[in-house]
Amino acid sequence: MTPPTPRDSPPAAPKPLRADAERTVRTILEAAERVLSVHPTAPMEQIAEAAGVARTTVHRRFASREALVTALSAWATQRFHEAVESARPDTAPPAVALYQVTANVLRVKVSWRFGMGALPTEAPEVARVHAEVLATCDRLFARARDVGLFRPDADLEWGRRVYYALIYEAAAEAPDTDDAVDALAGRVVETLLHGIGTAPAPRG
Amino acid sequence: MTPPTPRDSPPAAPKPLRADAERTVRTILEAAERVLSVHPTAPMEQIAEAAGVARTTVHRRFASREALVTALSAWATQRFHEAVESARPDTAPPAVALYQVTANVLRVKVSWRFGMGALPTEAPEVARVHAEVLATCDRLFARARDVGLFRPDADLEWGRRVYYALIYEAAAEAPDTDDAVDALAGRVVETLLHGIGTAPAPRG
DNA sequence: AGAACACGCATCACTACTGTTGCAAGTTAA
DNA sequence: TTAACTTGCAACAGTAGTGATGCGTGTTCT
Repeated sequence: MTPPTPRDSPPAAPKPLRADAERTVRTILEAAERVLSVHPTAPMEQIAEAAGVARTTVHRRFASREALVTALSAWATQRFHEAVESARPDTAPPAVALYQVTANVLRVKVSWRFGMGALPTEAPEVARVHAEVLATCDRLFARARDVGLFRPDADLEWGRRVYYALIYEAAAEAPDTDDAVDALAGRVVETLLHGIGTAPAPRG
Repeated sequence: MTPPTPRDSPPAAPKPLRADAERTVRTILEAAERVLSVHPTAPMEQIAEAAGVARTTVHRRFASREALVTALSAWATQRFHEAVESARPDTAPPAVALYQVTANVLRVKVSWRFGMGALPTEAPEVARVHAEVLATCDRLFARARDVGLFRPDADLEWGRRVYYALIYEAAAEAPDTDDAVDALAGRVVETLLHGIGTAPAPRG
């Protein structure tokens, strides 16, 4: 009954786009990031304009506004995942991994402010990756505690939340050079570990 | 020329509202806070429904959506200001003031999540109060550094940003009892001062 | 070269939200 | 009690954003 489609993947193969169409999709996503990071509710028209395409083209590539936002989130989330994994968070020494993850993630957060928006998208794929990264973070924190980097009685969930908050705050500075990112990452890790106060009274 | 209005304040006296109208205004503001803290772009209809009034009544009391949001921000900002000032941030010992301010502000942030939204409203009055509180925070931090609570070389601006971020994060827990608020405030201050790491190697 | 695809443009239909008005019925305050 | 005020209701106008369609022209791929 079904036409003899050669090697069709399981349910629905979304068709390969032509080269120029693929380029347009990327252009739109980048424009969307730029526009939405400033005006999260900006109309599609504005995104199309920023991308240098007609509004109808945006609708051709993304069925709805929601679809566009979801695609953008998915794209940014992918970068996020790569940023974390490339720091070898499960194998590198905790102090090194902590710093490396921070710097990598900062770069992504700055470039994909909207796509990375703390909004936990309901798209299952995006949620999955975020949960995965979160678990990785927890493992890294547990190792950090085990090697004596964190206090033995540290509340790791609170620690993770603080860490996320510090990264978010640091990303607000939008560092534009690698040196600036590195300095900022150092500051984040330093603050996470020791705060901004003087050392507590030596424990007898 | 002007009618003989007894004791009129300078430019425009906005007329005292009748008792029931005043009550309605408060009811609407509270409902708006509840609704908008969950759905920041919820339509006026939804706010009216939550307040138990007709949509037209909301429009009667607040000329536009923007006016409502501004009024809500102003209201919350007032509470914010009181929360900070009542902790005597300029006179109490820094350690005490820091803790007291944190606890007070946490209570306000939890109750007025939307009104306190980090959105720096363009309303001059709101902006003024926020700037004032920020200056107070900076003074408190300077005192904290001078008494040796903060490191002498601490970057106070970064410190303030970290402090704000920690409060924001803590408020996300929405503590519902005074004990919970106090515990959370303690945790925020402790983290601000010492992070979650072990003490750095004793300086020789 | 030619078929398939992609884009811009003009146009339309549809929906959701905003803001207004007039009036009848209820509430407040003197 | 009575005059002024407030509310709900119903109806309306206006706007902005979304999403779809058809066609002529340009682009890609084979």
